[in-house]
Amino acid sequence: MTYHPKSDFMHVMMTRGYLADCTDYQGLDEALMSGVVTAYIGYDATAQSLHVGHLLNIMMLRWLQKTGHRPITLMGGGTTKVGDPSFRSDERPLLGPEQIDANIDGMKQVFAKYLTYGDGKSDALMLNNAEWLDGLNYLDFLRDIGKHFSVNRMLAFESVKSRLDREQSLSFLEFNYMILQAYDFLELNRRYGCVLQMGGSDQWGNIINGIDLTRRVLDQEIFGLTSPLLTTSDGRKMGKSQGGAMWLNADMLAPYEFWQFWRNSTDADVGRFLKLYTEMPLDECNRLGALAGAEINEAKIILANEVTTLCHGADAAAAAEATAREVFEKGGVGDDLPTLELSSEEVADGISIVQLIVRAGLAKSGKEAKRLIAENGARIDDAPLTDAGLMLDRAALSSPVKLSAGRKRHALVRVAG
RNA sequence: GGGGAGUUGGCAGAGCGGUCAAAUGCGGCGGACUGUAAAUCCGUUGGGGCAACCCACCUAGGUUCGAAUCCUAGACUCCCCA
Repeated sequence: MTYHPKSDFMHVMMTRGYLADCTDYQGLDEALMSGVVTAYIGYDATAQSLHVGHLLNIMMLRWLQKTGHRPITLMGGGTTKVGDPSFRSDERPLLGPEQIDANIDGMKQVFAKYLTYGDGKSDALMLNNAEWLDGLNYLDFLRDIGKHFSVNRMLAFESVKSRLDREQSLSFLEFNYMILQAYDFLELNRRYGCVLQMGGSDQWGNIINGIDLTRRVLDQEIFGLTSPLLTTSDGRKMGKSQGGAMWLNADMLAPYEFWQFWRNSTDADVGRFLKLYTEMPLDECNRLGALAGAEINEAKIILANEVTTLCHGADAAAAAEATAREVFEKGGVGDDLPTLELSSEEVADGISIVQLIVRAGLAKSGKEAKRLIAENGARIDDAPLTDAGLMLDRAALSSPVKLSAGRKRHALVRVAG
């Protein structure tokens, strides 16, 4: 299937590695050639922030806009009340409406950095499917929409089938998710002329359902396009690292740590990540990704700078780089390191080093902090820490102190005032 | 409504009266080697506390010198039948 696309958007998707599958390459390509195409990606409001795993799709929307088309970011205010069962082994806990709204607010902040919203032809739209899902009347919905779905067929979708095969129960509530998502696509087509849904390849089944439904109800031919589910080249899921999710909101993950995440990419991923997560020219991505040995470290820094600039701005990227150079190349201290601020009352009676390590985020529990010390992994101002019972008083903290866990993780502790 | 199975550490999954904080694997963390890489090797890995020590195998009681393991009640999950 070596289709040669004529449209800019398809060309970018194919050459930069965003494309896993498409329902109709030629049809979509032609639609993109003949005018402004409106496309959407849906986001479930299951967390307070988007994370690196979402970034791929956000970049797709950004390219869509750059190539002259109109992106829609659809918040799943309604569908999140149901929960997407696709390829999940267990049911997610149901979220309450307040939580969902709060999550949507958190997620919206990020989109504005990548997309231009407004009323122009290719300005992005921010929508929430609660708008049409919340008010649905059950019987009407069953008669108008439900009649188009075959349970036999729904059961055959891989996303559902795998769950049933493993004898894991699937509640009726979750089973309805794909119908609601299909309905979203139909509504978006009706209201905004949206003709393309994009998503990760785990969304293939859901997307197909929307296309079928729209064909049956409106007799409209629309398209679906999926991106590969990314794993790092050592086989881990994208976006999980050091145990925690790589959030895109600055208040949940400091830009410095975001920068570090990219800086620590595996060699084999660098070229691919440059293509997917930055807008650098392809040749340059290939050249940088092909650097061998220690040289590729410079490419990793470029990658970190580019991605951080998009997400947090050029200043944040520069600050992160400066701190990283200071800390790793000179063994010093940078302003951008994660910092724990203590009030003077807190240190009045002294504070244990174990507490400091935990509160600075270098260990998850006191036990872990002690273990770190016992394993000679902890340092204070670069001096090895040997005494887990060490107490620090106000004098010891009169100037900021650098704590380190292992070679890579550092934090500052200072007393306010 | 009836019958059965289950609930163990971040996850998977052993254990079925003492030697169990609990095998093993994954994941995590630290170290060596390097390039803030990968692979490999070594170590470590429930929680609270400065400590002594305390809490811990769904919850609440109980039996025992002694319980993750036995009994009773409850909560939740799954399967089969109606």
